[in-house]
Amino acid sequence: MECGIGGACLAVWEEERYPEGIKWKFLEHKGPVFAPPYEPLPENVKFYYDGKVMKLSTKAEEVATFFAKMLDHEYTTKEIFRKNFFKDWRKEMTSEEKSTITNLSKCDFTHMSQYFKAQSEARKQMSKEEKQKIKEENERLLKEYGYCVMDNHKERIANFKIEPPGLFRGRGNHPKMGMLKRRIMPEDIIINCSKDSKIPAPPPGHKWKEVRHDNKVTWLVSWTENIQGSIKYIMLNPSSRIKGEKDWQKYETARRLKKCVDKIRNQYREDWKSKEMKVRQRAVALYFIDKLALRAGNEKEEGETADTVGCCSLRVEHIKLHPELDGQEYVVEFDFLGKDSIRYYNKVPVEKRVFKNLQLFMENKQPEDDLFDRLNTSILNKHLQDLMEGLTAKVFRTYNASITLQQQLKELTNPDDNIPAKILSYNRANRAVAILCNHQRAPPKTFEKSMMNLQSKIDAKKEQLADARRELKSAKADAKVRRDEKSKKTVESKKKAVQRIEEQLMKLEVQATDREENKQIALGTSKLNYLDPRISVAWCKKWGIPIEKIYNKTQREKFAWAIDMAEEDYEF
DNA sequence: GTAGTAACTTAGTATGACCTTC
DNA sequence: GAAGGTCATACTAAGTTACTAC
Repeated sequence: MECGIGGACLAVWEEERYPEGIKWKFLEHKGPVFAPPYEPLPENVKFYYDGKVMKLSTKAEEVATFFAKMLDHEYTTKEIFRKNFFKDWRKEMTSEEKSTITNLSKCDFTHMSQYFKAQSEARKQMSKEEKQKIKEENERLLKEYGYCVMDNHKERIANFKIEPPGLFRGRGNHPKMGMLKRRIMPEDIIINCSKDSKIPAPPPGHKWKEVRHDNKVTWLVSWTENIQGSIKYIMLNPSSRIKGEKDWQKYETARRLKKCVDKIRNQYREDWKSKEMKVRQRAVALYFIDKLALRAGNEKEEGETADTVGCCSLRVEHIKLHPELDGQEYVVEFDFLGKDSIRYYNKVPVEKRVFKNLQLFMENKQPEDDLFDRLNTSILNKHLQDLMEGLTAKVFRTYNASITLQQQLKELTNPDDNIPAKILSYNRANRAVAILCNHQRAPPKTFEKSMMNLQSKIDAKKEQLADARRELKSAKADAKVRRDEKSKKTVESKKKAVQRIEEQLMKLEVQATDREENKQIALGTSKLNYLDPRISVAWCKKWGIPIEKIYNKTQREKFAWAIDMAEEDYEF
């Protein structure tokens, strides 16, 4: 690229073109795709109440099918889920239904559930042609509604389909689980596009809630969801210019933090000694955010969401102080539920001053009291803004994730390794980041089995290797006796065979290690959201690793800017 | 400071396409 | 061609941040 930092050129050009928060000049799209209308159950699929067949009204039946489809799920056994579901279901019933159906436990959805299972089974058993037909229909939909024109580019839309109605499945212990997520109608929809574009037509007989032309935002379509009352949006794909640029900007901000992080660290260390309680709390919280990559931790309305916390919203009950633990001094034991109700558990030795401060913050408090009672994310972010323009709590997560990847790659990559071994090193570096950011996953259901399969493959390969080695040995012995060209050649080919099998075996063993270490760790989130892709691109270039080994097709599309931009000497 | 709203990023999981193996 | 495993993708919930009005 002629200007070294290609993206910077683009941004300058961008800034010139779009002053003060203008996101686009032209935006045209086809509007959203609505969920298919409800298809009533066939007559022979029955619902039973209190042991007796009962024909439900269409509206009540639709909501009943949502429950029936989830019958095998643990959710439907939870009291809150059942209570919320039943309450919302009753709202959809006719008055007769309402007076008959008074107890969820007397409802028998099993026949309906069996019907849906049979349906999904039938879907799996469909012929190639039928599947092809569905595929083509999806492609047609994508072609028609999946793209928009933003300025001079045709861009892929991320989620052009409106979320279908169903039962709300919150994560963790969510007080609203089981509530009815209502069907979204054109009358709920706000369309955003440019004035001079072809405005999408609502479905026949319907109207949009509103059509607006706001080029200070990036969304195409929005509606208000009925569970939390929050707004949902249709936006562009990560491969789009508008998302890519924002992503690039994010990493540039993190790189600016790199330049002043030492100063900031010195500053908060000083602040641990401050006379002001607020300043001390801010400094300790920032230390956690920096050292442990914790999230900011906004306050949440009680009873509206699952009880989860981040740094600023930590409560006394979430930490334990150990003046000494397992031979280490001043250990803080964290145990709390973070985003998505993922548990954060960690024992961390901290500096004495931090420890003493924590003791102070916890004095005379109840377990359910805020640890940082003088602090919230707004105060913290205002302070960060003063330290560096554009600095917020989450920049630390990005910074620490990316710098960790870079440093781990340096440390772990062995120049003499072959490609699979180098990729293992990459994954290990990625894993270090995922552990830092606490990106967990449920172990895959098939994990044990797939490990066993892999192991038996390894065993088979080992036997094969032993055989090949025996053959090589006898070929060598043979060649020694015969001393002719043909037997020499045989030795050579046997040697090659041994080498080939050795390589295959190693590849399998590496795969097994990688998989085992990854059992409960999710690499995708950090790869997609926290790791400056230019680090990975540079690493691939440096070691001759094909980029496809690190990024799949979608990821390559998302990171096209970085693949284009980064050379092998790129430094985060 | 507080509370509420809007916009946008980050997150784990369910689903289904695809590939391999028998 | 069925079965089984793996991987990518779709989905949508759950965060963060900025901003506004009191």
